[in-house]
Amino acid sequence: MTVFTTRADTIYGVTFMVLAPESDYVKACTTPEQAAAVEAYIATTKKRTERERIADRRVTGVFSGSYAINPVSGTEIPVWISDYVLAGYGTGAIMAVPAHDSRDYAFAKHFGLDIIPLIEGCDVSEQSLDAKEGIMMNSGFLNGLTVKEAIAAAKKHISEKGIGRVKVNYRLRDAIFSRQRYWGEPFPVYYKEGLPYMLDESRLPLELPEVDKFLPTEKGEPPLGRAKNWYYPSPTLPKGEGESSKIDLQDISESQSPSPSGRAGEGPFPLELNTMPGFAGSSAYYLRYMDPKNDKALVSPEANGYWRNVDLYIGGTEHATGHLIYSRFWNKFLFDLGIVCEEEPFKKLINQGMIQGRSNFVYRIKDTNTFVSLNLKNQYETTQIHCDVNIVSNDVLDIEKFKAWRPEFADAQFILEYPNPTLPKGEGDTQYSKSEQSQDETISPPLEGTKGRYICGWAVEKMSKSMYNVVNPDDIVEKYGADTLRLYEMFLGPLEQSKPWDTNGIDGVHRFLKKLWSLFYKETNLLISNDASSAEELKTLHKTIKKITFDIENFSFNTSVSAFMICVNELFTLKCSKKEILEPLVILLAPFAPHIAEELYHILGNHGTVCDAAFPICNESYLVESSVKYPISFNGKVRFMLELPADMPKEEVEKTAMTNEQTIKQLAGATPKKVIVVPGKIVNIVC
RNA sequence: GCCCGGAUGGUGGAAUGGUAGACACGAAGGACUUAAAAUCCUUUGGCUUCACGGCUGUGCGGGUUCAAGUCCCGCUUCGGGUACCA
Repeated sequence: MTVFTTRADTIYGVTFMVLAPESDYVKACTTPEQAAAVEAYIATTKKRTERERIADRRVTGVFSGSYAINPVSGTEIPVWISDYVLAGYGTGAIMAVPAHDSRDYAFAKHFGLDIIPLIEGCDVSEQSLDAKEGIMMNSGFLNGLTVKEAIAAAKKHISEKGIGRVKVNYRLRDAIFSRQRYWGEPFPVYYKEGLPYMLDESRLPLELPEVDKFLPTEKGEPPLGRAKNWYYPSPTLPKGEGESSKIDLQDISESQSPSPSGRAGEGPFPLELNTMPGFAGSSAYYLRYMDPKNDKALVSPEANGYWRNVDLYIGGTEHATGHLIYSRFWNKFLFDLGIVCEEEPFKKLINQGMIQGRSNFVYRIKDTNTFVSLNLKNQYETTQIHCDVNIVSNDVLDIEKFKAWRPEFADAQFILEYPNPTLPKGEGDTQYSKSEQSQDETISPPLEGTKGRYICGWAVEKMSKSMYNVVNPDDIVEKYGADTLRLYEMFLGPLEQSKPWDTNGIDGVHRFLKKLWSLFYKETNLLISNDASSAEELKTLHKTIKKITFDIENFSFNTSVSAFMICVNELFTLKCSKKEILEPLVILLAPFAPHIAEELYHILGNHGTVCDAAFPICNESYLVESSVKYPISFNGKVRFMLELPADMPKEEVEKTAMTNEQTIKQLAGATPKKVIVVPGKIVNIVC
């Protein structure tokens, strides 16, 4: 019997074998005494679908009556039959190592089979140790090796002795590469006697046919089932011939999809009715963009050699698993054919974080149409129901809107918070925080004035229509404008982090834009002047240019927004309304807040769009400091600051610091063991 | 289980091994106002001190270093992805 394992190192821990009920070996292994039990077991497993078998984790199985010999250890082990082993994977038979596989462990515990621990110091009295780490024991020639070493040693041993062979097993991801809809590239596939064949290259491109409606057919076929001429005349005919013979698809095949039959002989043959997903076209568009007017090839070698591949791909995680897989596959395929010059389509990938939703729940008492407020729900048996967040404010439900929301709630009854809610003592005067909340069910903040109101529960979940937690950015745009929304999304935190949508704090970025505006206008009076800038103003501007340039290169947009705020705060304090300063600032801001930047750019007297303006370049000479504030630290703890000339040599800094009276006071007569001076940074005195 | 991320104030977060908490929100106090909104000013990690100041502090335990949120080793825990795939 052949088994497949990724843990050859655990061979000495094998205490039994398990066959899938469908395995061909079942018959051979079943002894006459066990025949009735085995037959009964297989009969019950047959009734269950694979989905049920996967979903139901009850341990079931039956002993076959036979024993096998472990080829490495030479021990005799019983052969069992159980549906936790899948016939479709590996050989449909496994070597069971209960000490180090949780499924085998559950099985062994249930049927009282031996469990031999193989890792030094591990405890398998409660559960198996599945992790691939530790030092081997009870394992013959593998004893004393780490798991990693043991896997390699076991593989070597098995190959050399001819007991087994080493093989890399690939698993194919389910392609789900078709859609039952109209819009999408049609597959160049026809069916002959139920089997799919590719169209001859001369017949390409295959274009979408005309249909009367973009709807499924009455028989439930995809929309292409409505096309009149959707067939392939004959694989042997060149393009153009046979096309005129209008044959209704329905005549060709009674049932095309999902299992198109097609006829034998010379055709005509039905074409595939599904179309390709969005991934298909988008898997090569970046190549097409390089040479969009080329009607001879996907892309010319010259254009491809110039543009090569995409510098940056920003997309969500769903793209990483969907689109990118196809895109990379197509590109590698085209690379192998010599059509493209780069093996990879994208140089860099960034998965932006997801803006999650904050859902609200109402609690319906079972078998009634009565809803109970959050803090009272534990007194009843309730069902948690998602409720539209747009009819909830601060977790307080608008009951009238709720009744109007869906017809079945029109007559709903409500049990509200008691006039004097009996909250646990102390709960009303502490701030609630997310960390204190349990995951799926949360206690509402004990708001003042919840008495007599309906309070909803909440949770952070993926934003989705089905959870009624979708917030519309239009409301934010309406209230604050698109620039504020854009800046705020950046300001929330690092690009790659997910976080719940929470508008607390949006006022901050909005105030920033208003403050920027106030540098240009006092009420309706334009303040802009052409005066020369001070060194301080130039320093503020140029350190901002430096920071923004750096941040853009590093996709650190949240710190960019902070830098803009610092800049505007400083200019505000300096009362700076000089064109020489504000114009570069506005250009710098344009990628972050394009609308206001465009307007301010014009107010400064420019024509054309700010997008065409040259991006400002930092002039380091404005940033040079004449003095440095040295933190003077003792054993790493900063005690005071000392301002010294920036160009003061290291020895001089040390001398000045050591003779300073505060240093003498700190040392209190002790002699320092060591003094570290990092020029321009810090002084540390070890004592 | 495996893979990938995190863990820093009341909150979102900042910090090329060199002053932890930038910038914002919130909160408290004040100015302007008949009032409110808007705006402006001040304070704001914790403990302690009349004050100067001191102590403490970046999930936990070790280590490297003159110096660690940051580097190394070992954990805890949360989130995301994936899986009865042996």
